[in-house]
Amino acid sequence: MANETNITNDIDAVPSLAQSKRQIDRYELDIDAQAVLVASRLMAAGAKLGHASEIHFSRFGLSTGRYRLLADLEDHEGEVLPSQLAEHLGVTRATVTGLIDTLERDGLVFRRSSSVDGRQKAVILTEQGARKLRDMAHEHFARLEAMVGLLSIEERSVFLDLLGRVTKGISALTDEPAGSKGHISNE
Amino acid sequence: MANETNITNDIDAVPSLAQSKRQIDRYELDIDAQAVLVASRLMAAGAKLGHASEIHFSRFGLSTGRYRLLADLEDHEGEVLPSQLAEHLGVTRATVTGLIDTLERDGLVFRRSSSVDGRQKAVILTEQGARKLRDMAHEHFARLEAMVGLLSIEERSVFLDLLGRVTKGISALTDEPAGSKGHISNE
DNA sequence: AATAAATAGTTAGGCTCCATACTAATTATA
DNA sequence: TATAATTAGTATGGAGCCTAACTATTTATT
Repeated sequence: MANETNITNDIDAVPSLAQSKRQIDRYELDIDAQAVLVASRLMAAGAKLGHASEIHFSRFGLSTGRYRLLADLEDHEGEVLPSQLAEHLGVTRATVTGLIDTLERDGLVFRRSSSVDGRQKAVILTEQGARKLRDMAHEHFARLEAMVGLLSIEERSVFLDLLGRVTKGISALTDEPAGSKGHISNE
Repeated sequence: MANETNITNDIDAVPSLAQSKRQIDRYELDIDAQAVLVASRLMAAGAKLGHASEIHFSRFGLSTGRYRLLADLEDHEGEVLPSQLAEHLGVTRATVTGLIDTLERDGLVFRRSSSVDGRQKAVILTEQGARKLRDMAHEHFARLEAMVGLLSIEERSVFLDLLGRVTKGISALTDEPAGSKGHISNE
């Protein structure tokens, strides 16, 4: 083990409040350091979770995207159009094509041309694909539950509410060049 | 605009509570559907934020990783070793090498061999790199602040606390084949 | 001193996802 | 009907990050 890098740092280490403060003070900005900290921490958490998720699903020979596609199929009687999958998963159709390619190669889904619309190709969950979901269900959901195990039921509700609002705010990063002040244009 | 895909779905649409419930009920698992929902929503939020972040930084000719590297340099007198950068940013040394390559090509940083240790190559922030940070500071931090603008000061504190605990729980996804319960082994 | 082990940084190749541009099929318009 | 515009799915090339393996240098061991 000569080649080991400790990536999984403690959350406290990632972006500290002191660091956020220094950045803001340096330019004498009228910005709430805690707001910046929340944004930074969420980014760090998102990256960490994304990575952990890939490790988790790779145990079952899947990736995050491929699992989500299978789960969406299962939730829709095992048959969905690629464009619908793209919408459900929140990814592009091009990405869906790639996911299906791999899943089809592994025998978990297959494509079937539509008889009503020659452009469409329905994606079908195979028996093997359904079995894969069945086999991994227990461990998968147990791990998800354990992930939020440090939160009480009430705290989970609060977290869900706050996360939802922050998620709405993400558009502040991508909106057009921002008028002037950081005032939110919700009423 | 014949080729437009609406990726930025509303958060409510991504994984619904009903969908989580159906998944759990299908296999009659003893799992809290809300816990699964929290985990799923956080994953979705993380992915969305990561994407938005890249769009945000691309306005300044940077990526998320390259910005974070520059900011870390600025926070350490403009000179840090690559291995330290990797640790601060929570990425591998290989990734840092790639980030530096691009930043050096753009004239925002440069490498300088160490005199005390021939293996080390310090990364130095150039004047141009410092100017880049200065020029983007106002808009960057204003957008970050706006992102959490839907939360009150108190709510931000709560969110930070809850997010921190969930982040700790992420290891539940990557830990060894799960002993039994999701008890965390911190003291 | 000579050899082995560890460390710093890099390279090579992989994965996930995206934006863009393309082909084939359908629908609207004239 | 003939043409144009739209739609479904796909190919291509890129960005970001990873793991694993490699080179050069330093430190530890003998």
